[in-house]
Amino acid sequence: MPELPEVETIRLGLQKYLVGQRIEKLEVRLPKIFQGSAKQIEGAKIIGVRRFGKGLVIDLSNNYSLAIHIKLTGQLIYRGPETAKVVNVSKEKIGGELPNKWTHVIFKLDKNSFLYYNDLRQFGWIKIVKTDDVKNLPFFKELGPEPPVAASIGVQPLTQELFEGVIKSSNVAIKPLLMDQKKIGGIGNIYANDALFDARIDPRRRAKTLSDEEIKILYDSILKVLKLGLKEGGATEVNFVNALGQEGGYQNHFLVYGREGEKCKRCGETIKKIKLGGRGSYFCPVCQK
DNA sequence: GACAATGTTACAGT
DNA sequence: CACTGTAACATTGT
Repeated sequence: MPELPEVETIRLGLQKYLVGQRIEKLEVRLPKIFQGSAKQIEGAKIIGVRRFGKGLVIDLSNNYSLAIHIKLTGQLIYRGPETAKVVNVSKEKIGGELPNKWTHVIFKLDKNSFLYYNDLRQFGWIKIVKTDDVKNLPFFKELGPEPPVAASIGVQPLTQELFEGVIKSSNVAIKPLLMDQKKIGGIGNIYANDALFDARIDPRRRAKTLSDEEIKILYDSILKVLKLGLKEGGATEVNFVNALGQEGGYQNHFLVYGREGEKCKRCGETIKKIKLGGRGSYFCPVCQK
């Protein structure tokens, strides 16, 4: 779920509500997911929110930044006077009132506002680093170019030509390759499955066996599914919510992801599920060649 | 109780 | 060294 469209959805919300606010107080309830100390950020003002693939960076006025990765189940939820009347908040997904037992970090902001970091499985992390050093963190340093579907800042765009180079130089199965963040930034299991279905390509094909034509089609399919994901505000399957705690809508548009045993939307064949690179992979054995 | 789950990442093996 | 595949991380739900 938290792939490029989901993280961008969160970023847009944070950008809207956080910029201009001052961090008054930091409360870390689960130290193992947090790196840094309160004195580095307390008193600083939030000046922007950037996204690099599935990574988020909250920039502060004192040349420090909060680098964040929400991994599988992290949530960043804003609460302030202007959000009092927000509707459609998913109480179920955020665990009821905030903070709760899944709230591991609390940022107290201006005028009685709060930013809560929730994380069911505790795989995510938040690191305070000098803004200039964000790009040296392992995840950010090794991140590949990302599909140009959002106004992202600081990441190299994945052009058709770069994509072709990535595909042709790899002997890995195409699906795990699409999800390799070092090669391409931002694509995870949901959009990898759906893009391959849209392009009619078998997820098990070795990348370098794709024809020029197939590579072009796949490139367009990737942009297409990511754009729909963005338009729908992300996919909420297990845990994803936006910066206000609301669910996304892309789960209602899944092409093959999570549809094992259901009928192919194109030919009616039964959708199969296999493991590829340790991850569930869904495809139509008839349509996808 | 066994198993699977969206994402990285450490590590063992080739 | 580069590349590849697998298990691990913690928790919840089936």
